[in-house]
Amino acid sequence: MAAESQGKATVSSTVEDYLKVVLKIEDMKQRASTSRVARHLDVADATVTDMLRKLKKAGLLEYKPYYGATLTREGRRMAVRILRRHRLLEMFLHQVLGYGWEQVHQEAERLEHAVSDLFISRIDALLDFPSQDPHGEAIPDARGFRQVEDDLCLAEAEPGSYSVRKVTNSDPEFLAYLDRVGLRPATRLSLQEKAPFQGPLKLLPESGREPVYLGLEACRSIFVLPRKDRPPASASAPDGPASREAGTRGSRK
Amino acid sequence: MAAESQGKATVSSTVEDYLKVVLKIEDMKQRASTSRVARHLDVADATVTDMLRKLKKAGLLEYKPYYGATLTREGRRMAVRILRRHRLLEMFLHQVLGYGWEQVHQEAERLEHAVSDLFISRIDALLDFPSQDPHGEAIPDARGFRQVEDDLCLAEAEPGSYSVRKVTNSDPEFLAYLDRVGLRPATRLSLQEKAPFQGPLKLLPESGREPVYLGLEACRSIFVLPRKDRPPASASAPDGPASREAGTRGSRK
DNA sequence: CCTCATTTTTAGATCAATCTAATAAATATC
DNA sequence: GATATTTATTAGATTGATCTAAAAATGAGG
Repeated sequence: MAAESQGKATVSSTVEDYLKVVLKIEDMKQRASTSRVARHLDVADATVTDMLRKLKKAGLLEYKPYYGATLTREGRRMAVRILRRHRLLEMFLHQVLGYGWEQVHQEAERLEHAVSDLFISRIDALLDFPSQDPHGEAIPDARGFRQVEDDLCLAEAEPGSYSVRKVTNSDPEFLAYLDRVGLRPATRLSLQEKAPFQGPLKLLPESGREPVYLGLEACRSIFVLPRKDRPPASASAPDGPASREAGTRGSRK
Repeated sequence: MAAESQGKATVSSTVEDYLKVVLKIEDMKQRASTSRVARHLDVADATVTDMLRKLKKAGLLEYKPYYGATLTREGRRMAVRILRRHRLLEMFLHQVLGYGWEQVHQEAERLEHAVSDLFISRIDALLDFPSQDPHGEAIPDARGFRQVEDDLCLAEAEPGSYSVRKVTNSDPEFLAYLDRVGLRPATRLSLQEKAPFQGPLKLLPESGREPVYLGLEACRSIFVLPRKDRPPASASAPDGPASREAGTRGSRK
């Protein structure tokens, strides 16, 4: 009796990982082909073929041989649930246990499969129902509703004033680098120029006076919001105390 | 390079469970026979035979066919490490996330295999390096040293004044019951009489004015410390406000 | 010290998740 | 549109953890 509505089928953490990856690929508006899924999970293609057939049988996704997979309503529900857990856990690790934003992903990756619903609802409350994780990604709510993302990829942006909305890359080295040059969610910056031929972008983060040259590929994982264009400021930045430090301290050994 | 001394061999969570059980059995001064291990883990005897041979090969325990297993130094080290994780996690769930003491075990059972060393050291610090878990069990320190337990099983105690030291039973129903009748770690009580022929014990917890009759079997999982024998008090107990409530609230759904 | 009940091990399978190598389908190129 | 390249599937194995059923060792009672 009691709550927990329908669909309480419990799946292995491996299955959860497959669903998560298919969701991620669909979110990127790509086709969840066998090989793409395999690359994301770092397993052999053959393994994915088998698994997709199994998941189709379980009703978690559609699967057309030689084409790929599409989540069903139920599969999507499960995938979003994991996404929510992952991001809430990241926020918890960052805010409560003082993890750096480059450290949270790996730990959450394991915990998302292990914690109970009670755990999730407790940390949700403890964090006062956050809507974003430490990378700026939206946290789906308890019913599985997802905030619409209205941001813009830095790689496609024109020169102007922006603030960092989210960083969709979990490589610790990369995140540590961004941190070092003062690029974090909510950081304000001006994009000063884009070198031609896939060249780097010249950025000026508000927190540093040095411009940062960032390769186009790296810019693909940075998403920004435009700001009303206050003139790009002639290298003035009255240096606020390196702002947004909170929660990032005490991390690296 | 860097720390982490020797023995960084990583084992499956299944192996961790086997080691934990063997440690538990050895702690109870019993022989870790195949069938005893199987009962604790709720698997078939044959499965345990296989696994013990495998663990022997891995150098984690000694195994004599038809006799049973004994942890090696390395196996014990690993088992104590899990024990520490388990108990720290329980304390964390209780203190930080407001879990009831009857709820912590099940969650910790999964988390102990999933969290990183960093997670453990962070919660250890956050909790200010606790020495006991919510059931009153000692938490081994980071080096694997275990506090000597100088308590006494209530089932073997003579009438007199005691305080509850620990409860070595993780059945939520049972713990919820103890909670209801006011028996928790640190609860002071007087053991008033022991009925003969394996009969129940008559207890008076300080927090309630009603005596509690507890079966002998149940008493085997309660351990107490003697107190200087203030006369058993003629049903007086000036009722402190149901004391030791903290941390137990907001638990049951 | 022989027999029987209990405990343990062996034998043979299963299941989930993975792999490699071989084959087949889809797509791209000329 | 015929061929070459890429992508996907099939086939066959492996590994870890588990099971059941049958066989063997231990130890208790006479």
